[in-house]
Amino acid sequence: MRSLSDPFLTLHEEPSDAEVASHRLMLRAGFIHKVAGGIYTYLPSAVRVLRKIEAIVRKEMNRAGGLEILMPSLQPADLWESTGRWEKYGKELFRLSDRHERAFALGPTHEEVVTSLMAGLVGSYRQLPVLVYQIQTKYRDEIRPRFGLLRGREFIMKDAYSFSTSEEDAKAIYHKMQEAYRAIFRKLGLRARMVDADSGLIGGNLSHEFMIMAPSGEDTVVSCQSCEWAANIEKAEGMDACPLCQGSLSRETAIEVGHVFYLGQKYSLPMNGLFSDQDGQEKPFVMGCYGIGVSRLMACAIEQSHDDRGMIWPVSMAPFQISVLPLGPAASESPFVKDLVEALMFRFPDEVYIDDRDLRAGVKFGDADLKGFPLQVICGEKNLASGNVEIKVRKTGAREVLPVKAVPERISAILESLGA
RNA sequence: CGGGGCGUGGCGCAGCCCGGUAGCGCACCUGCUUUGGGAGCAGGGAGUCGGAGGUUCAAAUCCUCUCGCCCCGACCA
Repeated sequence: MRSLSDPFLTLHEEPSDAEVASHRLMLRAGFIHKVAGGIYTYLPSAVRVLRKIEAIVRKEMNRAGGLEILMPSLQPADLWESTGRWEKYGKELFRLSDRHERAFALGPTHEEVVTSLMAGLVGSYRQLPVLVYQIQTKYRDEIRPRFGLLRGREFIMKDAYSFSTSEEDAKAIYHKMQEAYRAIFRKLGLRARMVDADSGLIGGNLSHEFMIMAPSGEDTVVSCQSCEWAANIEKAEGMDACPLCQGSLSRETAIEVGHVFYLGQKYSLPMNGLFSDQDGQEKPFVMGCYGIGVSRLMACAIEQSHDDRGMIWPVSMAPFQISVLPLGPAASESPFVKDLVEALMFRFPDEVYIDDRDLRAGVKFGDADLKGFPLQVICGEKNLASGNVEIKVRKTGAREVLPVKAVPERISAILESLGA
């Protein structure tokens, strides 16, 4: 991608209403644009990050046996009435009506829709278990949207739902999802922690949250100093020692990015989600549901990885892995640079960003650091005169000068060492 | 929903108390000079002062209503 066709400018001044790093940096770097409170347009760089996160999530869901579907955001009220949540969900549910005054909700989650789907499609134990998932925009009329993408009223979520014939089978899937989540966060290059959690409005009696430790987090994790046990503060309320080993407890703020629930028959029972078992008996599905906040994850990555110059993307979700900075008018026209760019685009397809704007070096450096792509290939006129360019690693600040021809191979090695 | 604050060119703000022809920085456009860490000079374009009503010879400024946004408390990926 050439920056000449990139109309999304970076800002030199701090946005006045951004409280946390991810929000501030995304505004400054031209990742998002606010449309209304808690509602944003994702600009090209942000979309690229989202697509990368989604690709990793998809891969792990598919590996775990998940089948991707896509359910509607617009959901009829009677589905919600069938589980009592039309009343219980409260003001957080966006409600609207069609031209015939029929009531609808904008989906904040999809237990009702998916249970009704499976109730209609599945009749026999032979069809089970099933795991379906989707990646989709969700709507919640948050009491107080804030912190940019960390708490929006419209956000992107991966939600998965499992249907099993027994509690044992359902819990096996639940544990498989826990493992899939660990793999997802590891591949994204994020440090996440799994903690015991409350089930809240979704229901069920077994639930774990995946937390990204961050000072800007709105959640608090209580963890044992001596063993691995940790829980959401709501779950740990009243405890003064670790329930496993009696060790002492400490608290840290965190951001919730994933949540797995064992639902049991909470939805299948009221919604008649039944299958026939081996004996010909009709039984309700035993369910689980599993969410990951995709757009929130993008913000978390920044919360967890930035410095005073800007974002520092993990290779796995960087909008581009490589930015090329030709400095000065002669560099942009240099045959060395043209050949280099061609070679890089061949070797790293769709991962090369070229800042060929007619701007001073300092501006390009500043923007490159702000946007935080992992590697910068700096093409200055003096180095070019001797057939060299410089590679800078955003994360460490390490720089090296090397011959143009050696660049692709070297970049490959550095990306590898950065965990690509 | 309660408490606090703010709406003035794209962004950040001043002006409001004490009414009198809308200003600054950044960004943008043109030209010349510059060119490895956010350049200099000169010129230029751009604002229904959130909206409606009122007071007044005159309203960004005073009054009333309204909408939006942000921050602090009760929910969640």
